[in-house]
Amino acid sequence: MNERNRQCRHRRPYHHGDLHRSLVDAAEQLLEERGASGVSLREVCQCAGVSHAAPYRHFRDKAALMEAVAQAGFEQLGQMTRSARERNPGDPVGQLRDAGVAYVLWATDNPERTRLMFGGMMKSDDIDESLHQTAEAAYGEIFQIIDEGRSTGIFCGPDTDAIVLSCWAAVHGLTMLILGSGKLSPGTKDEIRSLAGSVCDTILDGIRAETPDFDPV
Amino acid sequence: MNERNRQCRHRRPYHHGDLHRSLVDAAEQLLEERGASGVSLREVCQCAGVSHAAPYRHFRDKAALMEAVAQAGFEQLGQMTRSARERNPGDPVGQLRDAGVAYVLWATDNPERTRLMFGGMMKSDDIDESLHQTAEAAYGEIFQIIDEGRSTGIFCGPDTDAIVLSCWAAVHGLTMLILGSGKLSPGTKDEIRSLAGSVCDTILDGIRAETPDFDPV
DNA sequence: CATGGATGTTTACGATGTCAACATGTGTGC
DNA sequence: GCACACATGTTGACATCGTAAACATCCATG
Repeated sequence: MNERNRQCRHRRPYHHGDLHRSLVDAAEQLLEERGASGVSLREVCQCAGVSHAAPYRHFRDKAALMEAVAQAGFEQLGQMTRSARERNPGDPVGQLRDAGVAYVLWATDNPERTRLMFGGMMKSDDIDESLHQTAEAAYGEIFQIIDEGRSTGIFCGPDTDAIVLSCWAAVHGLTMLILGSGKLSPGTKDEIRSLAGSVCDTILDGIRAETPDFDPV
Repeated sequence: MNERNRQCRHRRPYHHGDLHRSLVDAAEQLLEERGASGVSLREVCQCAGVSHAAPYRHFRDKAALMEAVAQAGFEQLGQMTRSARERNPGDPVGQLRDAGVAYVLWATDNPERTRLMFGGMMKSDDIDESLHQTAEAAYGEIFQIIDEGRSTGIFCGPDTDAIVLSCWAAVHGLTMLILGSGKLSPGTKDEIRSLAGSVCDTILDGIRAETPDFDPV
């Protein structure tokens, strides 16, 4: 009909290729650039090079798109914990400390995504089931660390779940406090690493079986 | 001109009385009912009985209104900590545990407000200075508790700030995890109280000076 | 090569946040 | 006591947003 859409001729797949992925990527990028309230579906479309109603072939909602972004975040976060375990085989204390620090570092590297994941701008009603599963998988990783430590007598305490909760809560709480305070601790990576380590150590002091004269480095 | 606005004749203060307050109240209520993404300025206006542009005489932005709501939340939260101190004079351990539990209870009672306060749907740039001050005041409360405990030898550790951070992080993290999991722990007040207590105890185990054979109840 | 289903586009609509122009009631200086 | 200036609230308008329906395009399958 007209030639305005000729574009570069080469590289212009019939429909788009993989919009689903492109949309999630674009949304992720816009999210980190402008914050959650600055993400408009229409601009995401523009970034992905499609028209403003295209997403509705792939996502029920704008919320569903953001949910997908959040889920990708949970997967990355879970992966960090898994890596920490592999880096410290047979050493629950090391695993836990390493995982905690990695958690905080990832979150402060991706502040807006973290806020999206936990800040709960998603009404809990419309959270996809798979998101819950992904989140619980992350919990499971920590559970296994603690469980291993308890079975070898390194950690003490009556209830594994209670310990897991304390650990996760401390690390997650530190994260949220760092993010929440805006620039209060703009911190270099090293500062954050040291803060996170210190919080982890405090927790570890609380759950480690009494082994006097053992000082953690 | 017409009589449609006659209303009840009595009780219809010239302008409105105290819109600022009414708007914050209405926003608070809508926030808890519908979640952050369900709050529209126009509906807040409707609840407060004014027209849709009235808020701009009192708030720069919709964001500024929400900021005011958040600030009110921080003040309430700080008050809870202060009360906990007064309830347990001379007993830092009790103060800390009490404050922690109160924190979690308040937050789970006001989930959406808590998410607003920490979830960061407010770009950190436009956060009012007084909000920061209020938040730091809350931090100061905990700092004083720890400091008192350290000076009387009840708590140990090299750095008060590090301890404060661990405590706050753990409690705050537990809170966010409870809120985040949606209905995962819908928990009665008692369940939440017990969870919070358990996390607080773990932390206290970590920071309390070694006093073997003392078991906390 | 025709057909159907998946994917992307256009057009349209109501709701929203914000602004400018206007209206109204209140307190203050004479 | 009264007019005026200011604070506060209202009306109307606008751009933008999320969403839906109708339409167009392109791939795969017979």
